[in-house]
Amino acid sequence: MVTMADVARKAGVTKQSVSNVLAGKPVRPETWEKVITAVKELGYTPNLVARALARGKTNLISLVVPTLKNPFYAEIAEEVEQTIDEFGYQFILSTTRNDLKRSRQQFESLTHRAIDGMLLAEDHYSSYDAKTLSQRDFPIVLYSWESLPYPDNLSVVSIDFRQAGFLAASHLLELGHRNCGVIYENPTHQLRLSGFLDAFRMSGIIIDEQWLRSTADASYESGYLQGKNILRDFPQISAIFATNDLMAAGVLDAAQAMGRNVPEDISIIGLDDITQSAHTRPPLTSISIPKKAMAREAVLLLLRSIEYSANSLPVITLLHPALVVRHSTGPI
Amino acid sequence: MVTMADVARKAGVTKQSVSNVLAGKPVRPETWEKVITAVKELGYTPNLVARALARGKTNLISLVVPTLKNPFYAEIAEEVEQTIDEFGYQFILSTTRNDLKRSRQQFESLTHRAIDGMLLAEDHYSSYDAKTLSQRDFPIVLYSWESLPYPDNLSVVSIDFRQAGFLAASHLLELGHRNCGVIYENPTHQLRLSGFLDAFRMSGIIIDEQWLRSTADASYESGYLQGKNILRDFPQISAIFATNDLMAAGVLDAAQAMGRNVPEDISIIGLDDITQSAHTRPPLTSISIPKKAMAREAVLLLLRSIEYSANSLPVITLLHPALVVRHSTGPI
DNA sequence: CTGAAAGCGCTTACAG
DNA sequence: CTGAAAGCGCTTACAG
Repeated sequence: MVTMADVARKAGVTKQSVSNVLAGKPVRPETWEKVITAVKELGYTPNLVARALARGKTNLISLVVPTLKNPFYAEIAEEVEQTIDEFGYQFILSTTRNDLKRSRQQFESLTHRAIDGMLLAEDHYSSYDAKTLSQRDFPIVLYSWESLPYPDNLSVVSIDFRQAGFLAASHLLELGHRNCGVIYENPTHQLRLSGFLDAFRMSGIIIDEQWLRSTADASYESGYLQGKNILRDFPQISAIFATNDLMAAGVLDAAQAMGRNVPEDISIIGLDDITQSAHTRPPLTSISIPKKAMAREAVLLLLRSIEYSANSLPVITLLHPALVVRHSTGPI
Repeated sequence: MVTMADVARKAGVTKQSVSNVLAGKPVRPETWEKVITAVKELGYTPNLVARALARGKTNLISLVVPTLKNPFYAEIAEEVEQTIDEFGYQFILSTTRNDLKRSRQQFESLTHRAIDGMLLAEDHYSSYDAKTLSQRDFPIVLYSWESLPYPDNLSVVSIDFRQAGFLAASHLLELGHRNCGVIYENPTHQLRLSGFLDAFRMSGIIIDEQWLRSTADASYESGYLQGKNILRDFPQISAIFATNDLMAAGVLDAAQAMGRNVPEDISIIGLDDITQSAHTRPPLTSISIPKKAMAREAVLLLLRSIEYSANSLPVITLLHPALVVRHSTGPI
C-alpha cells in the first residue's frame, strides 16, 4: 500500500503538507500542484482506519433495527443511507431480532469506539436498555420509539403513536363499527393500543378484553393466526385493528380464507403504511407514518450531536400520523 | 477513555501482557488474574480502531445491494448478518440504486482499507465493474450474479438463472400455454430470459419479439405498466413470465384490474420467491432461489479469502432454482 | 512467559 | 504557509 509518506517523498514535501492538501487547508499553490501530481501518479488513497484513529472519529454510525423481515425497517434503512451519504457517513446495520443479549451487545459496541453514534429502534427490550442508555454519554438517537417515559437526556424521533391508534379508531367509529377486535404486539405497541381504546371510550364504548389479542412478533403469521382466532370466537366483531400492516395483511387473508368478505363482512385497518399495503387485495386501509421524514430527522439529530456534542440538548421530535383510506374498511 | 496503558498500570504489568490476556494467549495465571481484575474495575473496553490499524484488519465487510426496496435484498442482508455474526464480523450496507457513479464509489472504497472485503450483487453496471474488479487484488465475492462471462479470478456465488428461466417456461408449456409474454429487467436478467426462450424453442415455439418487454428497474410499478401494455395489445397471450416476483405482483394486479381472472384467463409466473409471494391474491407461482444458502455460501467464501488469501482459488458456485407452484398458473 | 521498542498511517498542535 | 515531533491505542516481532 502506498502511504502518505510515499506521496510526501515523491512530491518532495513533508507529510504534513500532503495531509493539508487532502484536508483542503490553505497551501501554497506549487505545493498543492506537487502533491496532487504525486497522489495521482502513485494512486494514493488515504487509509481511513489510520485517519479515524488520529481523529478519534470513524464517520460510521450504527443503525439498529429489530428485523429486516418487516419492510418497514428496510424502508427506514434505505432512507437513512441516503441521508448520511450526503454527510460522508456510512452505517453498520445490525438486527436485534428482539433478543435481549443481542440488543445489549450492540449497545456495548458503542464503547469500542468503532462507531460515532447509534440510531436505535424500539424493540422488546428497549425499556430496559433505555435506562442504561441514558446514563452513558454516547451520541444516541432513539427512533420509532413507543415506550414511555422517553429516557432522559436522549433525543428521540418518533411518531405520535397514541394519535395513530386514535385515528384508526375514529375511522372505524365513523363507519359505524362498535364491536372491534385489536391485534397488537406486546409490549411494544402499547401506545397504539391505548390511543385506540381512548377513542372508543370517548364514544362511550368499552371494548371487551377478550377482543384484544397480543402477539410477540408482529408478523404476518401472527396476524393470520390471531385474526382467525378472533373471527372464529366472536362472530359479532365487525372490524379489526392490527397495530402494524404486516399483521393486518395476515388478518386480511385469514378473514377471506374463512369466507368473510372484506370490507362487506369485516373491516380491517393496519398501521405503518408499508409499500406493500397498496397492493394487498383489497388494498389495505392504514395509518401512515412519515418514515422518510422520521429517518431523516433522526439522522440529522444524531449527526448534530456527533459533530457539536457540546451544544446539543436532547429533544423529542414527534411526527404526525395520517389516515390512508383504501378498500379494506367500509360501513357496517 | 480508559486505555490499555491504564489497565497495565493498574494491574502492575506491561501493556503487552494486557494485550496477551485479551487475545487469549498463554499467560501466567497470576498475571491473568491481575489483568482481568483491572479490566473490570476500570471498565476497560478495547479501541477497535486502534486494533484495526495495528492488525491491518477491521473485521468489517461491505454488502452492496442495488436497493432494499426489493425484499429480495432485505432477505439476503438478514442472512448475511446472521452468518458473519458467527465469525465476529459486521457489515456496512450500501445501495447502488443502479447508479454508475455510486457503484464505482463503493468499489473504490475498498482501497481505503476500512473494510476487509466486499459482497457485491449484480446491478446495471456490474459488467463494467467486473472488468475493473477482477484486475485488483481485494477480497470480493460476487453474488446473485447473472452477466456472463463471470469475471476471471473472482469468486461468484449465484443461481443457475438460465435453468430458472427454463423451469418457468417448462411449467407453462406443460400447462398447455403457447402464447406467452415476458417482462424482464434489462440488461440484468438476460439469462432468465434466454433460459425461458430456450425451452420454448426446444418445443418448436418461437415467441414473438413484441411479446418481450424490458424494464429498467424490475419494480412492482414496471410490472404493472408493462403487464397492462401486453395484455391490452395482445389478447391472444395466455401467460406471462415476469423475471422477478415484484414485477409479477404488478402483472397480477394489472391483469385483475383489467378484469382478467388469474389463473383462469391468464397465468402469471414470477422468479425469486420472496416471502410476500405466498400472500398475493392468488398466491404467486414462482421459481424459488435458495437465498439463504446463497448468502451463506458467499459469506463463507469471502471470509475464507480474507483470512487465508494465499490458498484460496476463485470458484464459481451455482445453486439450483426450483419451481414453486401456487395458484397464479393453471391450464389453458 | 515477560519486558522495552518499533510500527500501523494518519492528524494535531507548535515552533519557525 | 511550512517543517519536525508527538500522539491516537493498539499489535507484532524480538531479545531476555
